[in-house]
Amino acid sequence: MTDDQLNLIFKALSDSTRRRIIEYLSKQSAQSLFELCAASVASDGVALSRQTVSQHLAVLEKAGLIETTWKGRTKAHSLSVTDGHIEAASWLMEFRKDGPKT
Amino acid sequence: MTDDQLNLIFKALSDSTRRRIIEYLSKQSAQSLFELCAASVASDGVALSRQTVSQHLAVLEKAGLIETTWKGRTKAHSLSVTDGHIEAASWLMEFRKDGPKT
DNA sequence: TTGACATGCAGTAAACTTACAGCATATTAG
DNA sequence: CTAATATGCTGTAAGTTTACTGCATGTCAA
Repeated sequence: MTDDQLNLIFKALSDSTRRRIIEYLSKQSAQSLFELCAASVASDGVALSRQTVSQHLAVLEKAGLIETTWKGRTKAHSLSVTDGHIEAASWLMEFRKDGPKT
Repeated sequence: MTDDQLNLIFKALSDSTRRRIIEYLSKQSAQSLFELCAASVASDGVALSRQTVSQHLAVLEKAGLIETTWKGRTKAHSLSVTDGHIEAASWLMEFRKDGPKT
């Protein structure tokens, strides 16, 4: 796990909007950009432009947290939380007050 | 755990310099600003100004990851990774590919 | 009390982030 | 083919971040 990967993963997780997008995708996989905009309004009452959601998706994709596949003219976004991500997110464990896994 | 706390914690962890500071403090507790500047040069050969390190420490403190105590004219910085932080860092676990804790 | 030391505060410049609008491109329905 | 739809690309504006310099404040030693 490189420093850059850790940077990307933690940065991706450091925004509430992006964490909400992860939650939407965990509830229903393979959602399009429009569906995610709709999910934001429906679940949290927050209206976001397509461009805004698109940028957040790009950040999540750069961190490898989502995968995309094209179905005709729609791009389906799905969660892809791997063991590598879990390992990265566990980085802090080692510095726990009374040592790791106490 | 509020959204703001998660933001602060993940943001604090999303910078390699700050993660290095955490590592320095894990190797030796209660270090001053100058000692941390020296540790950066000694351990990684990276020279950082005091002000730069001070700002990073402020971000870490805002996330509750370090505690400080004054000893005369020096401010001692120590790691303070609580169960709350571990819980926050574990936020992603729930979205693991095959469900949590598989 | 004075000088050296440790830190804090203000200000700056470049880069990045986050939100948006507008236009372009590509695909599907009719 | 044409219109509607879904996304991508470019640009913009405000705010934040990251690095720094310089000056001010507070504390300890001589």
